[in-house]
Amino acid sequence: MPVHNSEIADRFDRLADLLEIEGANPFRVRAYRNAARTVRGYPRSMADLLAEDVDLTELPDIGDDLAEKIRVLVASGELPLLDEVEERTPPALSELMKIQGLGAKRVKALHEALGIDSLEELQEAVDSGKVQEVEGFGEKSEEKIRRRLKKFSGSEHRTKLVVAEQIATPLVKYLHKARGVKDIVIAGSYRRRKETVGDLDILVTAGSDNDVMAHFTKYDEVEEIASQGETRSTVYLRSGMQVDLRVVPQVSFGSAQHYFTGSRDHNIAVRKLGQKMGYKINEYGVFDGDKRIAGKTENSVYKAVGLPLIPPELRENHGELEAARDGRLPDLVTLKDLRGNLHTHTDATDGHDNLRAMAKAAQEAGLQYLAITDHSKHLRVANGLDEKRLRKQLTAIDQLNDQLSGLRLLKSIEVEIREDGKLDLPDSVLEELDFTLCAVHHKFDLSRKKQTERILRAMDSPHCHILAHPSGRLINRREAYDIDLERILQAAAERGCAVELNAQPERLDLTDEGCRMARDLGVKVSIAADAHSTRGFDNLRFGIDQARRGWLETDDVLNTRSLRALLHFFNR
DNA sequence: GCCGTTTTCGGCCCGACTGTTTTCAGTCG
Repeated sequence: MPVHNSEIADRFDRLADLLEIEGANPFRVRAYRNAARTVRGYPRSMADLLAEDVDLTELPDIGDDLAEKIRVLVASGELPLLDEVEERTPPALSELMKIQGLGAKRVKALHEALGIDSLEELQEAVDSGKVQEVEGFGEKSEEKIRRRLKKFSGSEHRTKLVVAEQIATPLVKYLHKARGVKDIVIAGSYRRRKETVGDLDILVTAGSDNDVMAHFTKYDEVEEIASQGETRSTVYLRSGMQVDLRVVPQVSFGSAQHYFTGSRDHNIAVRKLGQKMGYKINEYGVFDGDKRIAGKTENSVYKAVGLPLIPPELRENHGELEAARDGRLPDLVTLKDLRGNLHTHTDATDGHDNLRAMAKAAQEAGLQYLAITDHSKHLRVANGLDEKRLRKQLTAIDQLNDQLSGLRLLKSIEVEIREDGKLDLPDSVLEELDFTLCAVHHKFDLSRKKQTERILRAMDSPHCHILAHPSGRLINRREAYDIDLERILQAAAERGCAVELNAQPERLDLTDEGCRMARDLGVKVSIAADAHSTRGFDNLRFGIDQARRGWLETDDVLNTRSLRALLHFFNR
């Protein structure tokens, strides 16, 4: 079993927690946390890097010591220092630190005063009112811990972007009604258009005579006010979403946007650039000594450090600063660049609307071509098409195409990739299509080797033009099946096969990193709505968000092509 | 424990808010 990056990162985080509780050098503790962040966010697995003899000390925040610890971890699954520390300090104390309001010092205090070593023991201590008797705690602390314990699930929950939008939109509308409000922007990972967000960071500019904070905390959906100050408040909504609201003067709007949009790593890198030039950069502006030299707009912040504006989607410190410096920032694809959609279902299988309705909706969405890709016969739950029913649909498409102007329907199918890698319909019928979309919908639990080979075999077919939702994951619901994506993308590049970025907000499959890998390998990406109803074309904007996070430009995206160029691509 | 146009030692972000204090430690982002 290969050790995943997330496991390495989790162990470093646990080690950091326990060392912090033990009162270790805070910078040493931070070093483990920084390393955990680097490893967790790294696009390639440490195991793969080691197999290729990559020097891990070239990664940020990884030095000789941690490189060696990673090497041992990957080779043996062991982190001896963690075992050693866990001998002295109860491992579950690191769990307690996940409860908001409890840090290392207070966990240690509870451990020493009451012998609390686990969540259960903490619960008992709260129930019997012992916590408030510990020095440094009081009634309010105990009550807060009680509330947090009730909601504590153990693991961090991240909300899908589409759901975050549904929560944020009415809140922003409500905030606009506060007195003195000028600008409102939702910053954080929401603005970077990450597929999931941990909380909402809302930034407001307002005049000095404003009632934004009071207005905010009176919002109907607020369940609990965690903190409330003049410039910053935090609440929990009924939905469970944490919302941080910050108010800054208009003169700081740009620097505050930059600061609160992040990512953290990106900000640190920008601040370092500023430092080298003798500036201090914080949420209030860019300062040369006491003098503010920039900060009203984000553009001015970047300009102060000699860079062009970097789009929020790229701000992960994954090379965007170097690209900006060298004038290599990608010209990111936008929604209006899309000319068609290459993944659509109708009521012939598991879609809700008929062919004609889907065509009309595509026209209304401004598309010039629309591929009909119902399921194939193997997918019985979706009433998949056999040859006979598919041929009937092809006839219907021909007839409708004769009546349509401004939109061309393309004949296709989302054909099942069987366990042995063969396609679920014979070549004789696939030949009649404009192109074929291939997908895995069953046997998700094959080994990495078998799953990868299964897909590679499917791609050997001359009829495999696009690989749909390459990993099969459903965000927060189903893990990706285990594949060697790099190998698959390399094979796609060799065969002139495209891959899909499925734009359903619960799939977003490829990931941002997958998009970037595809781009680097020269594989074209189809940003596809996978529309199951006339409303499904709205998915495309989430696909665009993800594609932009993956550095994709217009030319990297298959369905930005004219119909003619697209058909040429399929006739490779 | 990491890092370096301040390079092998000495820094390492810091401002906002809470709660328990009586001037501030702890936590968070």
